[in-house]
Amino acid sequence: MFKEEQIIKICKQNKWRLTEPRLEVLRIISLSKNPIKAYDILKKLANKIKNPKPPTAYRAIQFWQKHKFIHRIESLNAYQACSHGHSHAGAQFLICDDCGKVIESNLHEIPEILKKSTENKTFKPLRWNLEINGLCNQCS
Amino acid sequence: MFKEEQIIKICKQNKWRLTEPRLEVLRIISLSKNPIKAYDILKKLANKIKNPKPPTAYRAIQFWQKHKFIHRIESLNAYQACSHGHSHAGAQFLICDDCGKVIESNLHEIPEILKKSTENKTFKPLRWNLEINGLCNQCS
DNA sequence: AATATTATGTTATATTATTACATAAAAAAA
DNA sequence: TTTTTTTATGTAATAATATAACATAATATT
Repeated sequence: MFKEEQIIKICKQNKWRLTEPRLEVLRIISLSKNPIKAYDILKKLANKIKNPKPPTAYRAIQFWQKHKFIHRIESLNAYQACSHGHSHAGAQFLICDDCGKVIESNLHEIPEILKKSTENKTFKPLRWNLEINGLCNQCS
Repeated sequence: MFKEEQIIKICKQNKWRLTEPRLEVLRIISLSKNPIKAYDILKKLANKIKNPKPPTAYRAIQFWQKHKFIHRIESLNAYQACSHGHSHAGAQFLICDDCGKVIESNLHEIPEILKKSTENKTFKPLRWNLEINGLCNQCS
């Protein structure tokens, strides 16, 4: 979604420190076709940084998650670059059981449904994560 | 949701072997107020079974998951008894950030939305998991 | 009764993630 | 510009979550 230049700019604007491990981790995640796991990120990071340890990867992951540039696919323990701009309360993922591809979807009805539940006064939704397994059109 | 008698009956009807570790694990999960983690299940299981090991807990968890009597809350790595009958393709959870309570919700609009996406031919959803974080009415 | 299937016990280990503390870099204050 | 504070990293250790592999036991099938 985001080109590196944009990200550099956004970080500058917001005074977020764009350090080397952070940048490399974001690149690794962005370049990955499918969601990538923390220890696979770490392995790739070793090509860029001398002998990186788990906290180095996890800290960078956390940083980008916090600023909404990447998502964690909970059912896969894996991370993927955000493809819908970096500021939304919820995300929806279509996970292909066959090829493993994950499409970040834009089922914009979901927020409306959640808003309704707010009107019911039963629960105040703040953020959400919807993971849908099935078959993508390539695989079905 | 299910009383033990019912479960015993359902297992008998389906010829599912209701062994001791399975029954004890289901009891532990059912009696837990909030979602419970595998190693906490294991600890409690030690009161019932001599020195149980992780596979004993995980196998039983897997069994009940397979038959839809329990759900895994992915963002918590924890398990909770199903409260909506045991045969649905998807589930929705309202997770209170404050008290940790998880309500299995019945946002029945979700399946309809997913059906629409099928009509689009873009993705064939088979099952889904929606986890919504926020504040329950007790806590907000 | 023999055989095949399914479940458990047990050891070991894989995978995922965090704590804790020392050092370094950058930002803010003096 | 120096000092101080804050933020980030390096590193070792370990915690938390989950599975593999194989022997034995229990149950179901032939």
